[in-house]
Amino acid sequence: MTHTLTEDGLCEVDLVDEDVVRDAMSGRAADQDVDRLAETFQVLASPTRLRILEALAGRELCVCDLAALAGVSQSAVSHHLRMMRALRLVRYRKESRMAYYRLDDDHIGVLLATGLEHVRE
Amino acid sequence: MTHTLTEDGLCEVDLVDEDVVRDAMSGRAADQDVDRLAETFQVLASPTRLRILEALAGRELCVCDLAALAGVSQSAVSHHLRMMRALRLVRYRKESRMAYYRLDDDHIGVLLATGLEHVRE
DNA sequence: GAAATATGTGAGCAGTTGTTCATATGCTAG
DNA sequence: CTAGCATATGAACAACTGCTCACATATTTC
Repeated sequence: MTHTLTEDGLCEVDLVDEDVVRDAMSGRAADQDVDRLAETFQVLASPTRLRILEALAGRELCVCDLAALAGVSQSAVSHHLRMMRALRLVRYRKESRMAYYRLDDDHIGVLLATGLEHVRE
Repeated sequence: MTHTLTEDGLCEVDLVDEDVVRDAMSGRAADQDVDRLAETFQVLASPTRLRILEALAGRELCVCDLAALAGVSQSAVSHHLRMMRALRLVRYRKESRMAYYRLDDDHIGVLLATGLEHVRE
């Protein structure tokens, strides 16, 4: 069975506006934003990358330290960081041959903290 | 090159405590929590599921309405809902043969809103 | 310049995901 | 009881992910 919005009758949609979150994400988000949001959550959906981000909470770290802290190879970390850079989860500064990474903005910390609260409750 | 934490010397880790987020996620999270957090983000990492959650912001909806709003088959929605139930992103109430779904708690709305803010900035 | 170090990247393979199709369950109406 | 509708679920297949290996790039040191 394939319902569509314009189809008649059964199981019809009735709108009820009464929310708090509805303000922050009012109406229907643009496809482009939803796709990008999905990509962002996809990047967050890896224990290794979460360990990297956790390690970066509140400080800068170089790639090889991140490899040690996350417990994976330098190559793997570099791939992960590339991906996280692309979605602006982290940014970095280059100092001679070292690259120092940090969280890109406050949203990242909020996402991690909120997510952790949820899984712990 | 395979660095480990206990290995000597180059590129050593030095801890610097100075943060805000560090409070919310202080120290190193348990493996179990990180794994579950990754699973949670994984479930959020799908445009279809995000559309479902968006549709549920501030109201209850039945499965076939969700199918219509998300633009996929009833079967697909049902699979997605099962997954989202498992991670407590949504919960539902059964009324006769209908199942009415809603967001499970406030964290979900915060995650969506924060994520959207991030991708839009 | 040559060797060493820190990081970045392409290819490739094993494991996972999202959808559809078919079918099952459970409730309701006649 | 039988037909019909709302929802749930198992199987299966194409598409995607995460890791490692091999190698490239860039910077420092000697």
